[in-house]
Amino acid sequence: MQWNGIVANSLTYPFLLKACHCLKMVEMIHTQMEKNGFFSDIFVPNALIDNYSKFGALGVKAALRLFMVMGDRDVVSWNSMVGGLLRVGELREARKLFDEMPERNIVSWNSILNGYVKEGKLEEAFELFENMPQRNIVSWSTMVMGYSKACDMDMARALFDKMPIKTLVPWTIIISGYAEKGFAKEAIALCDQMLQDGFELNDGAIISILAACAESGSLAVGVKVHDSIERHKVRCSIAVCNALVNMYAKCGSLDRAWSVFNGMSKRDVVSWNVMLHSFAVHGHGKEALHVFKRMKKEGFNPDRVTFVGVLCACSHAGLIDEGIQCFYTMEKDYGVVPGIEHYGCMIDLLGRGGRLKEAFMLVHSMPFEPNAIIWGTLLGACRLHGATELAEKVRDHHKLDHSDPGNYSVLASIFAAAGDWDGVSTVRLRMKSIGVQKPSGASSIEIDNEVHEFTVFDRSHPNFDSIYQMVHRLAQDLKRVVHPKDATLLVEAMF
DNA sequence: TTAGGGTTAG
Repeated sequence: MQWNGIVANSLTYPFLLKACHCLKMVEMIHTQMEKNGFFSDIFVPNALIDNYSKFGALGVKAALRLFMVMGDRDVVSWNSMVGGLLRVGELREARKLFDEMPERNIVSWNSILNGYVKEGKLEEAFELFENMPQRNIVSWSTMVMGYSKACDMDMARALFDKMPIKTLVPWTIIISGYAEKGFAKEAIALCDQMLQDGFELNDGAIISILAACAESGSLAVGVKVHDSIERHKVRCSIAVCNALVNMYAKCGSLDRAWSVFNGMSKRDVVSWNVMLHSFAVHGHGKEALHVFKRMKKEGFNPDRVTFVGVLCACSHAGLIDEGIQCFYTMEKDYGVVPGIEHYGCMIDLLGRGGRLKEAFMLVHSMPFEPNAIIWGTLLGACRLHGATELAEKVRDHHKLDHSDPGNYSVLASIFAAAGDWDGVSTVRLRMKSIGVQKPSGASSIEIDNEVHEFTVFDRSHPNFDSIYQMVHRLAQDLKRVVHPKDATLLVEAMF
């Protein structure tokens, strides 16, 4: 392999491999390496295993083939192979290989530990963690992460507090964990403590915490992080600004999102996509389309995500014809081939607009197998327009995801809205008989840095009585100001 | 070779 007269050697190959962006390139370099006999250095095949594994199941298969024929293997070869299997979710195969390893180092243990944690198998992970011959900061962080993702913040915190040494990463994990679950007070207190201990937020930490805030709507934590950035007069990277815009928009503060966006000296396509989508989901279709125009004017090429935003904007603003026009010209004008996500937007657009037959036809004519999201979108549109017959057609379709309880409850609500109580009980019985349970939907609101969550039949809130008195009063007021039929629907939706 | 990271259709 030669480039500008410079011949690659065993030292340059790992770098070349790292730069590969597809399986074919790795294969090409592999062939060259074999021709040139560079396999005498063990780090060459090790780098190959590692880089093959980046490319999905096929890549891992290729890595495994190479691993099997390798004469010499060191602990890194084994670790890379175990890591590759874990990357494609082959936990059992990875464990088998781990058990066969002639020697293991801390990386081997941490990799397999992470494998269990990623699969949510925390009991097995904890057992492994307790029996490890040695633990380091990565092992501890992995466990904190595992419990945090499993919403067991007490266990996550107990382990975090026990950690012999802490770095910025575990601090970020625990703060993000609290923020993601809406425990703003804990997240803020830990943020303060971390800064007091002399840790400074870096890009990674900021983005993680802001993403968690966006997830739960923890505006207070997001503002805290933003303040801390401004106090330290750190110049925000584009990624951090994008995360800020996203956080503010997801927390309902569109004006602050807009102000951060406008204050950015440099933007990338993600910045535009975030802003566009934020306007779209808040129902500001016209503003979203204006952002789209501006991004083109400033020389940015719209990508597939951009068009999800544009179509979503048209859908939420009732701009049906604009949406259709955009959908049918996006490939010709911008070279973006409509993917299933764009068809999803179109079905939503047509469905919300009451053009259910067209939506249905599109589902049948699109070049993709409809997935649960597509059917769900169609069902939602049927509910909106009380189209029971069409909804039944959707339900009978074999591709409807019967393991997704959400689809059943949408179907039940369609029947309920149409006054078909037999239909409702049939669906409910079916759910019971096949054992699907609908996870209860929750609403949350942040007051004084605390997120309060409410679910159906949940009476655990300390101010339950006064809250529901207020809800009843609102229901009465609604009945006075809107059409009785709409009021009944709204009040039903409230309970 | 191991732990955290921005946008994506209901």
